[in-house]
Amino acid sequence: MPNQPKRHIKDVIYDEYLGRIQRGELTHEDRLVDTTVAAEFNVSRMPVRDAFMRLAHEGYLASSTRGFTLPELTHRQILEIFELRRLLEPRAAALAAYALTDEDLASLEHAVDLSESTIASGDIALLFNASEMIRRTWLSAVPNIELRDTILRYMAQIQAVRMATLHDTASQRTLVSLHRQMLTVFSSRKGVDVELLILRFVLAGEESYLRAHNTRAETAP
Amino acid sequence: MPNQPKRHIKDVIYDEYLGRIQRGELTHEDRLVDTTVAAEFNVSRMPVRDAFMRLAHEGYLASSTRGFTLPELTHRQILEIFELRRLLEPRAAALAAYALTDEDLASLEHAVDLSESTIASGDIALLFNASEMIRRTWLSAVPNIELRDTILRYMAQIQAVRMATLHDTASQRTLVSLHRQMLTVFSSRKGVDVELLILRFVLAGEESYLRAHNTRAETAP
DNA sequence: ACAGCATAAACAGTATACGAATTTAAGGTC
DNA sequence: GACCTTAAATTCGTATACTGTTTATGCTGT
Repeated sequence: MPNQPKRHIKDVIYDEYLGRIQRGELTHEDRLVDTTVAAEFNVSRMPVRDAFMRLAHEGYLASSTRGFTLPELTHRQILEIFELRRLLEPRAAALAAYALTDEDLASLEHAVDLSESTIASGDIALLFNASEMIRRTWLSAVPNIELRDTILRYMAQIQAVRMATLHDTASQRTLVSLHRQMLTVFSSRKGVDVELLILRFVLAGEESYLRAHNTRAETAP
Repeated sequence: MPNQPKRHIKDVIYDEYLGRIQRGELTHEDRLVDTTVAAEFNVSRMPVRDAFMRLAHEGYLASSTRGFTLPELTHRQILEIFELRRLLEPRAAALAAYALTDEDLASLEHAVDLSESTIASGDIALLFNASEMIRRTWLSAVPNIELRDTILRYMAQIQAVRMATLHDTASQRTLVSLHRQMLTVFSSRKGVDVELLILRFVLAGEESYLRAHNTRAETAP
């Protein structure tokens, strides 16, 4: 028997909405109200409330006086998260390099191929998905669980930022190029090389973000 | 008017028990049951439940089938957390060095004096408290909020480990000595020096822990 | 005495209900 | 028509009640 670990409703709802948030299926206009969601699932407010409060405490949602919404990231917070990423991700990726299975490398290669294909098609959504696949793949191989969970905690924020910066063609090309290089260094399993490349990866993301931020500041008064 | 932000019962209980956990007032034998605590506070189960579930999700408590207890940290988890600390705390402290006020430095000095006084008295509890004061002081000056909160998240675990390693006289002396050096480098406000010292501080803690761990493994079969 | 089963106690999850706070809407006054 | 007052609606926090599951207890038979 599979011995199902008795999934509670609140956990089902938590997973469901965490997925929706991480897949970017919610907009800043959405207001999540427990009674409404409870009606959709045909349950009472309580499990929904539990799930939403947990998501809010973990930073995936912001609690307001009128339902839960996506959190507004300030410029400052985004820069702070980039600093955290610079500190954690290079080392995490280096650790992952030694632990990646051939299967992982294969799915990494597939995702990188997808990423490169978007140069021709210009399919930003696909590039976004490929980027997430790559990230998920190496993150899942990080052997230090505490480190991995810490990185996962600000994953939602990262996606929001990346989505906003990928409209820039130069950023897209840089991202695709870095994806290809990541496959190379991960395959070589040289921790030092991986560490350096991931640092450059995070820095490139930061530059992209700053460029988009400044452009926006100039365009809109 | 001070415009009190309307403290909810669940937040009061959360703060109360977070404090008790962080001050080490709970043992592994304590089993926290919502109905019991609810009776003490003369409230219903719900706010207590909210508070405990939050503490559990944040890693301060472990939820079992029979009440909440302090989490058992495995050897592996402790090593993983030391790795996180090596990555985050040196940089965080360097940032704090530039932001420390004279007031902060004064209370740092006071705590370091306390720490040194325990060499003569052998008062381990006081050394523990002084250590926490020092840590709290510089952490509160870290300007990167996300970084600071990430570090705070595993603070409870750190305390449990330190408490267990401080019985070793050599470790106590090392700790006190490092405290004095920390005051010096923080006062100099040289980020690079602070970064290096805090790295050595974390490494010393790790060595202390490993020594205690191995000794215990030898003594008890 | 002890294995095995039945029963009760303890506890978490969920449901329902009520009250308080705050926003939105409506109505009235100048 | 702008502004203040008041009413209604919305939503959260808390209380109480119920249910199911897990652990402890006690009983029975051999």
